Amino acid sequence: MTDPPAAPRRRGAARTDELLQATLDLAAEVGYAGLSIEAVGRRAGVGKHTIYRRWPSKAALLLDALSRVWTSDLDYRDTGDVREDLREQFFRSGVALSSPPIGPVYRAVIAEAQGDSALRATLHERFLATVEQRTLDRITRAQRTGELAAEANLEFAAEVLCGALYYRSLLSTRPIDEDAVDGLLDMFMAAYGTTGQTG
Amino acid sequence: MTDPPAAPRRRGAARTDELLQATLDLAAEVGYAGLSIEAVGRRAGVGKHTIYRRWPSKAALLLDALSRVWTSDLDYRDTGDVREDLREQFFRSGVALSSPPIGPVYRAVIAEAQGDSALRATLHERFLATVEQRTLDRITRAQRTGELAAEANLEFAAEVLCGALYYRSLLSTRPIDEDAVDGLLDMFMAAYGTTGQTG
DNA sequence: AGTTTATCGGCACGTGCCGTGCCGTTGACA
DNA sequence: TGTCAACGGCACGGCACGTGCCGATAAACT
Repeated sequence: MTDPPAAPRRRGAARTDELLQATLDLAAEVGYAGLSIEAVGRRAGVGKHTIYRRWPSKAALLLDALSRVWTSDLDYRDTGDVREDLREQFFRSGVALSSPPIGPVYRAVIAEAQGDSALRATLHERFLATVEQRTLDRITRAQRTGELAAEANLEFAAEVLCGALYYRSLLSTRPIDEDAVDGLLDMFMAAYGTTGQTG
Repeated sequence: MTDPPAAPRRRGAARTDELLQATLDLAAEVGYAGLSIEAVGRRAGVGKHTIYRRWPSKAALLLDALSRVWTSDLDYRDTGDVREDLREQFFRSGVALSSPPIGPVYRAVIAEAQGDSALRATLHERFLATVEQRTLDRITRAQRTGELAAEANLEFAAEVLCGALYYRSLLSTRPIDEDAVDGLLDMFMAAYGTTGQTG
């Protein structure tokens, strides 16, 4: 009557990986509600210590889990048409932000961050500022190629673009659809675009 | 040895008012963390039932508390200079959103809303959409007076303006300072303003 | 090979909050 | 004065957080 060996009990980095994956799986299944450390532990068949040994808090775990799936979607294309590249990227971000597992995990981080200004700073550094920077990079290239006005201050433009996206997907209840993206890009191009304007 | 009568035990609407005020006071003192129904009850010297009899959930209480202090700051001025009116209003909103008691209560609602889509819808209806609408009203007037381009679709502009504001004050860690407001208004006026442009 | 040692899963604890039930009291209103 | 709903206080079960302790186990060292 030997018990089935089941999965061998892993340790170290392998376990860390499994835990991040379990967090994402759990988020996809049950959403933000029920996304607790205890639930992650139960799902991964793991004691809470195994989690707390790796991350000092629930927020830290969530941030790492988010990194795991978020970074791959960050890059803008560069087809030479800045409006089209932004458009494509905004849709991708919008879908990502409103689908599991990214949506629930992002929401969980935001909820957690409301009561913890240090976490809010980390969220901003690791995610929001990064996205803004990539946006700024892309539109700065467009400025150099003459697609956007040379004198424009694009730093705030990048923030406004990202802000509109996150506002709609995380605070509002409206989807990031064609109308929203086109409306946003209309405003952006009307402000800074060179095509069809004097000059 | 008669006990001091202290405050007479009030009932009904008077108590409701006291409870909302206690919620705001507590938020101002301890911030979002510690803003629990039990804490509100303790502070107001009230049993939890007295709260739950009035509001079905913590979120409902927070929304009502927020209404109590938020609505007064909603109105835009109309001096005839749309940029200046927006500027003044954005500063006021920025200060309100980052000061007690509005800041902590708003954060609490947002945190709560991340796990409750019905609450998110209510938050949007009662607050975000209202602010967007007043913004839209103001810039629509500006469109009629010729300050803004007649063909502009201002609905998305209103959302983008508000989105930038809320993004910065609630998700980002940066303050709503002169640079931010001016950068935002530069973009807005460059897109839709008529002054200094052809036509 | 055997021995050590850190990591592991499991369990229990104390704290805090949620939302509900009960109970004796109190204030408003008839 | 009497009635009755609203009240404050208390306790409960449930859940999650973060920590402490246990014996088991896998990896590293000898």
